[in-house]
Amino acid sequence: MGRLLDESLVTGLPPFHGLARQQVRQILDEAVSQRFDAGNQVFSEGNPATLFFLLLDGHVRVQRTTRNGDQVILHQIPPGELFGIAQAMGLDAYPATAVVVAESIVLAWPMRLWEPFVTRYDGFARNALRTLGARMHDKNDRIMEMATLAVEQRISSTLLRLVNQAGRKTPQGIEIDFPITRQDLSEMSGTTLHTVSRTLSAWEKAGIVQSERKKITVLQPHQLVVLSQPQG
DNA sequence: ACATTAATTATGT
DNA sequence: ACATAATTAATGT
Repeated sequence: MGRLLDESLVTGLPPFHGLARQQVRQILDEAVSQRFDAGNQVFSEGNPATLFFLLLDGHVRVQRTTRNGDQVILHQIPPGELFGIAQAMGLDAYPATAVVVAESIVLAWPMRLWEPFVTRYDGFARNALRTLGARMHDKNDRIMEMATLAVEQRISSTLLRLVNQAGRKTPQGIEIDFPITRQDLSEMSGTTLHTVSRTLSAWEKAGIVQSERKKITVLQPHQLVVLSQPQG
């Protein structure tokens, strides 16, 4: 929980595009930075939304629990994005739980500052709207996929999204740079861990991916693109 | 075409 | 050793 945040940490990030240095300074002065280890929660479903957040580094996933106890992963937050912005959606409690999947650095602001920020800094408001819009678009895509695509296509689409959001190049291919289980993948693609396991095994034999426990490397992204296409 | 159940094996603290 | 992950086959809708 440190202070003294440098503006350079943040000026390149979407929520701060087009803001004057002075404004960035003012916003940062209100922020508290926090470090989370993997497995910890930033906030949890139903709790009063007292803070909103910006992910500086790491990976956070937003998930919700169904009444039978199943988890559904709603969203993966890449570095540089705002999250937990309940106020922007007219909520006073967090609608979901944010779990840190890889060690993360997070900036936090009191939620009471949301309105002032949005009214004072038009750039901030525009950028916040943009992220919400992009998120909605992504959701629409996923609903379409769930409704129309077969499982193998959904899994490949999900994996491709992860590659784009959290891919790290290695000598062999592109690795998802946070720990991810078959269970996680199944929760993101609306299927079971067994199907994911079988599918990944098949892809591994075909040389498309390579995986160890909690680790997936995509060797041939193009093949995944083909598989994500209907009748591929 | 996919889920569920269950049994088996591997892997990490 | 113990818990968590992953594989695999069999059975069910």
